[in-house]
Amino acid sequence: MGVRKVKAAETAAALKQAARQQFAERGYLNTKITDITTAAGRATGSFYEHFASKEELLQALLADMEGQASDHFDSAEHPPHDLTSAGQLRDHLAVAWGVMRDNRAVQAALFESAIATGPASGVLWDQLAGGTSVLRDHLEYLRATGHQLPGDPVLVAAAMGAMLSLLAYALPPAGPGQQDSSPAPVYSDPDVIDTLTRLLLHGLAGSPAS
Amino acid sequence: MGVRKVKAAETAAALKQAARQQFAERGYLNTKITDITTAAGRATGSFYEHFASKEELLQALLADMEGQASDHFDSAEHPPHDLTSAGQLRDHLAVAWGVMRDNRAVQAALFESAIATGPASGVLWDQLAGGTSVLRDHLEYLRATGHQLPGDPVLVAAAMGAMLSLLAYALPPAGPGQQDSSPAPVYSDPDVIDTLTRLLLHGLAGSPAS
DNA sequence: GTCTATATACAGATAGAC
DNA sequence: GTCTATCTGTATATAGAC
Repeated sequence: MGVRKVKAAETAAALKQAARQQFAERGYLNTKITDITTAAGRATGSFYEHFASKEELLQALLADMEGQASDHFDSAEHPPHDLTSAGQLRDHLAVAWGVMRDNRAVQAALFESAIATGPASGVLWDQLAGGTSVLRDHLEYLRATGHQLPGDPVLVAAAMGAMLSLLAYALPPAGPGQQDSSPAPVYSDPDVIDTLTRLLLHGLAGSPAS
Repeated sequence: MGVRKVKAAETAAALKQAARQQFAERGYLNTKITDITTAAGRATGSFYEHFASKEELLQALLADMEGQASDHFDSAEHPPHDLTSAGQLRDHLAVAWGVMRDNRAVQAALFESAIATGPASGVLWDQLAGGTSVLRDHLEYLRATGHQLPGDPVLVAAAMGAMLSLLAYALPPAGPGQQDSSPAPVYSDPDVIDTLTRLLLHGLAGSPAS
């Protein structure tokens, strides 16, 4: 790889990094191309040498994220889970939550991008259904083994995904250190995961054993 | 009230109605002022005689909605509920779901408006917490009477609200009649309410009695 | 490839006649 | 109050020098 290409790759990486930071700070929709280039210390025109648009940049960030995520997933679980086991449900939620929080900016950007198309476009539903396809499979497995589900697996999976993704978007990150004076409470990630596990496993009525 | 004011009120109402329709069709963020005025059969400039901006129009729609909603709520339940009763939880969800679906356009617009401010603004969290304050009170009542909750009432309430509002936004309306060839499945409102009731009452593990 | 400067596009908002 | 026509601000995208 020549020197030119190396420098180009460096700029592309700088733009992507700056984009992640800006998306997290100002939100995807509010971020202008110039916000990204300025944060990356580059000129406005340079942006288009690497990405055709803000949306294409987002796709690149998504590809990066999925590249990393496959490292975690390929080695990990594939066999059918029993989501009615507290430990396994918690593990599942913890992985999903961790991915969302580790890639807050990209997740938030994808979410905002989907919302901006409006409710009638169906994009958000596709995103919700697509992001919970694994979960849906596990639920269908449960049903096939005779377990009574609360409802249609697709709907239940989507409901769980909706809860997760909107919470992950709305909750401020649990940064250890500077808790600002914002009205939003800060919950630690394990707290959130434990609460959601209990809620989704046994509901508001609580565990029959408790 | 004079004739001038009547005509003005008619135009304002026409603009609001057109806005509701456009918001539902194209989404709030994608709707331009001219989309609204055109749909209402008025000129662009007339808009500003009645509303200072699209956002102020949205506030007016919100006020209208809350005016109607108070009719339902003031006469209805105020005493503390026992959300661990299947019937009462279902009633509560049915009311919330009904309000969301009856005011789809306004709800969607508020949601989009909040999202557009970005995740760091805290607006979405405020909306989530504010919209579930009644729910939170019921949960705190449960806890005070010795019941074990899945976690902090504020967090549990927000999680439930997140599930409801994002699902209500993403799910296509269950219009009886023209089911288009869209990939999104259509669930009837009672189906959704029943499923969410079961999920939130006893979780994935299911009722101890079943 | 990167820069500065500029062009294009469009939504929001206003001016002034009726 | 409502209309047509226009102005302004701003974000995207391109042109052309280096």
